[in-house]
Amino acid sequence: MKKPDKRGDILQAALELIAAQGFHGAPMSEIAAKAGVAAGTIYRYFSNKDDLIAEIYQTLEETMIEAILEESSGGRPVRERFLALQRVSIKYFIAHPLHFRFMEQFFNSPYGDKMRRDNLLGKPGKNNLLIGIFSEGLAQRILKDFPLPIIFSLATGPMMFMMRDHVFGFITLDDALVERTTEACWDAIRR
Amino acid sequence: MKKPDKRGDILQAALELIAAQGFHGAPMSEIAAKAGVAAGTIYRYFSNKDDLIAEIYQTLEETMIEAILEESSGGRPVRERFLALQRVSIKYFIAHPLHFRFMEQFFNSPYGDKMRRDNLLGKPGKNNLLIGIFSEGLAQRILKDFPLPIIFSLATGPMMFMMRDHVFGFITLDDALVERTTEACWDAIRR
DNA sequence: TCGGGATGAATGAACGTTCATTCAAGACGG
DNA sequence: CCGTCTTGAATGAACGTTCATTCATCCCGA
Repeated sequence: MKKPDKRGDILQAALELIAAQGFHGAPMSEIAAKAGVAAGTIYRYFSNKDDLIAEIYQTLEETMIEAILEESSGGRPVRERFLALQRVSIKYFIAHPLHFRFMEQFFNSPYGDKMRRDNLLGKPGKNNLLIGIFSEGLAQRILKDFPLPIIFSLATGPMMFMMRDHVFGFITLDDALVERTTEACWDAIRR
Repeated sequence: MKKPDKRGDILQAALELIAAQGFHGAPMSEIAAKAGVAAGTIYRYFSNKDDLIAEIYQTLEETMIEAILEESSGGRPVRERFLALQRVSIKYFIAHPLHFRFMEQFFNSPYGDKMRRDNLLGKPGKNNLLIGIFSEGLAQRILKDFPLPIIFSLATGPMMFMMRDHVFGFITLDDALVERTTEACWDAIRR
């Protein structure tokens, strides 16, 4: 009758608790309770809490990349590709606020710090797309002559802040607003 | 010979530990050790850890506002006032990376969440300056017609991201770069 | 000698993690 | 087809650790 996907239940419960309360508002005991499982059962599927968290992250990253990649049209101009990617990213997060909150928590934690350092060495994921677009824009002198991380900050920083305001209900990002803010970010980086 | 300012020592030790390791890498016992004080002594000056943290926040906020307010030239054009304020904010954080790291931790925690909600009701601090400038820019139709929180995100988001990259050593923000990134933010919000 | 500041061992709560035990469901021999 | 054995997922009480916080005691200047 039911599908006893305990592993999935645990992942989902942990995601929801962490997104809502942060890593420290999500003790294993509560995750277990929310998943309808005993505390010890979690360790049948994950070797420890860090492992559980890392697995959530990887799952989300894959899902996001998949959702965003579809929108990645190849040969179009840099501007259009940037706008499309930015737009679809924002819309993904609006549609999946839990994912956004989790990612936010994740990147503002020791986990995220380590990941940042790793990414320096260049084995990134979704960022590859943006980096590719930016590199091309830089080469074509369409973008301001900034180091990549700065272009990245100019484009991504506002998005994260706006998403947070949206998730917390301080603003409401409708389609029109998404479009206009995306273009505002383009104004910041375009030459 | 020395000044036995235990209270100040405790605040400073806590600031340094929290900035470097986060709230959870800063147990009271270590704060006490670093301040050259016994664990129990902290409770003579602060009623609990939350109180200690809140006090650090308030101290930093006051210090920052004071440092930034000096730069607040009154009657100049909106653009110049924005650039000056942004510039001086970035430079303040570059000069005080501990303050930046603490603020970052603070705002990405339950403490910061509560503060955000409070700020909605409008008893803010340094933000007042920015809000004043933005309101004026909006009224004069110099800025794009966005809700205030979005203008805020467009201006502040990149700064925070860049500061983090700078503090972590991924980029180096020299004067020239600060100037140019500040203008890039202006491009994002100006009409 | 007196009194408040300082001490740090003690306390108890909150966690992550472990492990002895349970038990439903398949395997198997007769 | 039945009864018994085996398996391993699931359980949750218990453990060890980490902390914030307390308080009996000590220290020291006046």
